[in-house]
Amino acid sequence: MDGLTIQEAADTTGWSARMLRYVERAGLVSPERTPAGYRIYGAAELQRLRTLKELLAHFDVALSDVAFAARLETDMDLRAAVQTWLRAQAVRPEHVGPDDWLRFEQLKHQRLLEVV
Amino acid sequence: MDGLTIQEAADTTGWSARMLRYVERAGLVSPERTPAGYRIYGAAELQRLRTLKELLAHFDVALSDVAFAARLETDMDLRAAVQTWLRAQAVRPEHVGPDDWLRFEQLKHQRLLEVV
DNA sequence: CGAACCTTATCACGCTCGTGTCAAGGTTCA
DNA sequence: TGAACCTTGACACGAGCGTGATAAGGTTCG
Repeated sequence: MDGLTIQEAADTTGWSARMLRYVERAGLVSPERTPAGYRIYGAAELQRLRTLKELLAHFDVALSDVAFAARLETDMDLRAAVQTWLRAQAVRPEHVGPDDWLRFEQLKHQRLLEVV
Repeated sequence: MDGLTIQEAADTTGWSARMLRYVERAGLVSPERTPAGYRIYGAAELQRLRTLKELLAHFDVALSDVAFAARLETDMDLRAAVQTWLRAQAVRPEHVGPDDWLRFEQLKHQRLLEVV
């Protein structure tokens, strides 16, 4: 078989075996399994684990943040809603008319198409 | 003065006064202050609070998630890094060459330009 | 002035995150 | 066969989240 066991993967990536299971449960890196249920980490998974580690350390980000970003990536409705909310905030209040927010729904669906 | 005090804002938005201070500390809705330091919520803030409440409830999202999305919106470097990581995952492993991830840096800066 | 508000700071509480460790049991392989 | 791995599940624990309550003190306004 071509792949590392969880402990070997832990050793070469700097995560602990415990954390590899945790990362998997968070839905971020899910290795294949042998028929017996053993995790086998291939080159792709190992690389993802290393870059994930960099990402978290370099930007001081939480696993749940990355998981949420993944959700944003797939749930277009959520993505549009969040972005619309944020954009409305970014605008300076002075320039915002009292009914500008009424465009929420239009903006949302417009952005849903343009952003993908 | 044209604006509601924190308790009035709480009453009309469904948040508690306590939570309005908390939301502010999370950097999501920051009302102006009177010279004496009293928070004054204008129409814009009230609407943001209502839509934020909808957002959290409807999508079962945490305040910290929205805060992270805001960070993604402004920190382009973080945004590019996260998106690159996610994209690499989205690709089916079978089609991924062992050195595809080496394009990380190029992808990152390319996306940095294209995504804004 | 005094009631009714506002401010920040603090204690509390249950829940989740990130992490380790340990237990009970299955798998691999020399 | 037996040592060395793997699995899931659990207890633990400090830190932070979401939320309320309460205290000590300043502000507003009839």
